[in-house]
Amino acid sequence: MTARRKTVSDDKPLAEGLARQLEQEIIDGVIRPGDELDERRLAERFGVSRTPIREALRRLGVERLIELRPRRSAIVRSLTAQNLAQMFEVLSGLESFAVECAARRMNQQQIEQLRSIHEETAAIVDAGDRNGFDRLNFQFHQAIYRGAGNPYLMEQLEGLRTKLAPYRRWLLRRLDRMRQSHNEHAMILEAIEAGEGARAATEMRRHICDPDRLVDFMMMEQTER
Amino acid sequence: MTARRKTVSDDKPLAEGLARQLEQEIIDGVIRPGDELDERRLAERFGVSRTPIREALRRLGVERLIELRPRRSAIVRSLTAQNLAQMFEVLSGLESFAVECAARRMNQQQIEQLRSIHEETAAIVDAGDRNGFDRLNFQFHQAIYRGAGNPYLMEQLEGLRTKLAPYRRWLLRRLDRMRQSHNEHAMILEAIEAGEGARAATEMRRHICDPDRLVDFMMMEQTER
DNA sequence: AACTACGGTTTGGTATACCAGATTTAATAT
DNA sequence: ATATTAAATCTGGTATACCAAACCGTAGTT
Repeated sequence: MTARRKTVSDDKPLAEGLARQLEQEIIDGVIRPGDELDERRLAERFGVSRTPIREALRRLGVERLIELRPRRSAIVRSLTAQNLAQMFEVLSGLESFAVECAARRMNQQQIEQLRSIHEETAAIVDAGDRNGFDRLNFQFHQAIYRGAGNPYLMEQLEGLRTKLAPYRRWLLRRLDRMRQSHNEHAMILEAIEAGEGARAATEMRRHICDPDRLVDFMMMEQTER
Repeated sequence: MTARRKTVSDDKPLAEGLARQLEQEIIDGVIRPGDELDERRLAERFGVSRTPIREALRRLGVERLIELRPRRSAIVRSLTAQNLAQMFEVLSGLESFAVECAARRMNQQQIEQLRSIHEETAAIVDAGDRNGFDRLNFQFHQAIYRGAGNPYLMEQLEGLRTKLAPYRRWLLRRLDRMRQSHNEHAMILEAIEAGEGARAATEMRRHICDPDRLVDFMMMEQTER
């Protein structure tokens, strides 16, 4: 029934694409917090069956974007400024822990690689290349994850970062934080090179963002609308 | 086909139970790392259809117990001592972060509640009541999660703790750590009452377990078999 | 004998049908 | 008129059937 959109042979699980699309709509506010996500309606809307829709909803549930209730429709979670700030706070906790591990465990070669990423970034900042900055920024953090020598920690961090990426990009653009971010990276790198894990952790926590200030900022945004 | 085991009206999603059962078998080594998990075979074995089996496998995938490969059977991940130690290390990172937040944010009433849980534990330890200790131990940590004032952090911690619970119980039993654990709780509580977040965090990290010593211990276990 | 090509088998991905819990609505009794 | 309950309906949970991709084995060619 209902024409298959693409021969069904997309090479990638259908559910993943559906999840991303729904995620985008939730973030964009097309689907609002509290809205019910009826499996049949969604299936009809996307021209697929309920099975991949259920899959997609489970994924969004894991990502805490929606709430799955037994025998009830799933509903979109309210993503308030506070909620978001809490997620960033957890990210800052994990990142600072990672950098603390990294400062203790990175070898000389890894530290040099981190430094080279950092120095490469300098030119990008001067040029005001936002996309380039995003890319190198990610590399800088990822080099630290690797340096922490804990693959599970790395997975958790990458997952959380991916989840928060859209919001972070939005924040960074609004704040035009490129230069400051680069300076903060310098402090972190310096602490790592000195082998001072605790200082690196503190700097990282500050870097990911002061949660209190974040809440203030986002609330302003909310009322501004 | 195949007789329904219990009228199907268990009030709880079938998949959850299946996931727990498979999890236990993986932990117990009945299903070994590298083994393929065929959906049809599992469905037949448990007397259910493939649908809840798939659900269960997804859950185990999220928990990193198995690896889901597109168009291939899922296989059991190798859960080495190092892997486990890495997860415990992440737990220690999150716990110490939580207790640091809690030390800054708990109000007087919350601190008193934490202390009362701690003091109630003392009698249990003297009596050598392991189950009672497990329960109060969980309450102690949960009171700290709540005190951290970050529901998202609490969710993450409870999830990770649930995942690691079987291993932790096993470790605690083997090590007979009840009394030492209680003493460590005392140190943490003291730091919280003094409002010294950093010290509380350090103590917590030590409490969850020294990852290096954990690896040593578990490797001994492995060769002992 | 070794390599390639083809066909069958296995197995995950998707669609559809049915069941049971939950909600809503309407009818009946007080 | 209100409250209580029963029937209809909505919706998620489960079962089954079909499709296509990946794997495996065999046969045919060089």
